[in-house]
Amino acid sequence: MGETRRRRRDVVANRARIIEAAESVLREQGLDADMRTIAQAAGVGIGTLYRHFPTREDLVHEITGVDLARLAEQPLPPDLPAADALRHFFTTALGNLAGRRAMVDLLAGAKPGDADLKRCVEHLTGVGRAALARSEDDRTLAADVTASDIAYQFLALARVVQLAPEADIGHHVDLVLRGMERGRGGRHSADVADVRRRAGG
Amino acid sequence: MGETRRRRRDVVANRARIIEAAESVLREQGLDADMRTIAQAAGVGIGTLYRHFPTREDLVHEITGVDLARLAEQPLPPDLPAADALRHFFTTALGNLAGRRAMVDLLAGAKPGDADLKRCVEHLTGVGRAALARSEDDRTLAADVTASDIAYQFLALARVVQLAPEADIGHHVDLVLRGMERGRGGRHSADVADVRRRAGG
DNA sequence: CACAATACGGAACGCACGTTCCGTATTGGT
DNA sequence: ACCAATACGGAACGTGCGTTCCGTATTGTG
Repeated sequence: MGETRRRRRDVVANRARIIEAAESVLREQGLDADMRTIAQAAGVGIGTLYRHFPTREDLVHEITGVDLARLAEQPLPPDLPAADALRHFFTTALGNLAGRRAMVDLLAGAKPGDADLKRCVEHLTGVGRAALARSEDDRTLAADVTASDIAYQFLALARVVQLAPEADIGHHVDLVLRGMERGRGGRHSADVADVRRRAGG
Repeated sequence: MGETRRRRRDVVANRARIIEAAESVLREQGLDADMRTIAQAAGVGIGTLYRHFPTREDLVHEITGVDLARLAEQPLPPDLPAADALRHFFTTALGNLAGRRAMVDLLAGAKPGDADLKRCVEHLTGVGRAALARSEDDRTLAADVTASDIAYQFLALARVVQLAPEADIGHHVDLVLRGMERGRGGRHSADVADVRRRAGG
């Protein structure tokens, strides 16, 4: 196993430009953007794109993988009751989705078998377990909530992000969290004026 | 105006068979089933299919339209508090979705611009309005819930139907409804044994 | 600078689908 | 039974998109 040449400069440059272009195009056009569009945005031939990422899936992984990791690596904020920490996580994570069409497509639109989706569910279930563990102490979450409940409710909210006006998202998070909180204290973070503002739909 | 021949028998027969086949294929394969597959299932040439339904959309409308109508025409059960009526509606409507891949695809997967999806949102918002009207009297729904909240939460649950194990659906409906109910009475319809049964996620 | 190794661009290919077209078969009316 | 009206089947067409291929350009090395 012998000598090896240094990697050509244009190769690394092109790879970077492709990734950058893919990030932006996928963010704006969603998960099923045309490969040719991405190549063009990168100022690169379609052949070059495919040498770097032999298949569409490879490229999509490269991009969404980063966002996905960010989703899970930054877990529950400490020093907060389980319910509030979970609310914070939901709000932040869903807020980061604004404008990221590819991620929204992935979370809200991926078909049941999809490998990326499974990764998401795993990550989210992990977050759910963490929240439940914390609730062992402070008991702020209802007794019948499971870790996978939390994962699926998050994905359900991702669908809401995809469909509902952005201004309503926080309210929907509230609704869902209210459902998972322990029966008591009716902490309604939206007041009546807020409701008025959000029109009568 | 002039004379008109009687419609040929094979025409009406074929139309019926196409609809029947489309129902079954769409139910099993989802919204993006191949037209050729449907034609074959109907024992009919692809040309015949297209004479009856000039475009894929026409055929899909014919099929999902019925299910959609059923979704909205059978509204809130009377003689029940708003919250319970809504729970009943959610449970029934989502239960009817089991195995109907086309409808699940439509509700859980349709892209934001989709015309069918808009029809759904309208129908569901109507149901939401009805529930809120009833809540004017019994006050079983939280004050900050709007009609469109109800619509989107329903669609969010449709996504859950698509992803989560069927056994968990009822539980998710409970969670969501708990969030929309007026603060008080912690009516948790799932008991601890139930939670155990649904595994730890 | 010369030369081999390596990349590049983008035309071309393959495939899956929706849709159209037309020669042939079936049907209703007489 | 005969004929015109009407449908039928399915080959063929158009399009869009992922992917492959190869002649040409660029780059690292000596």
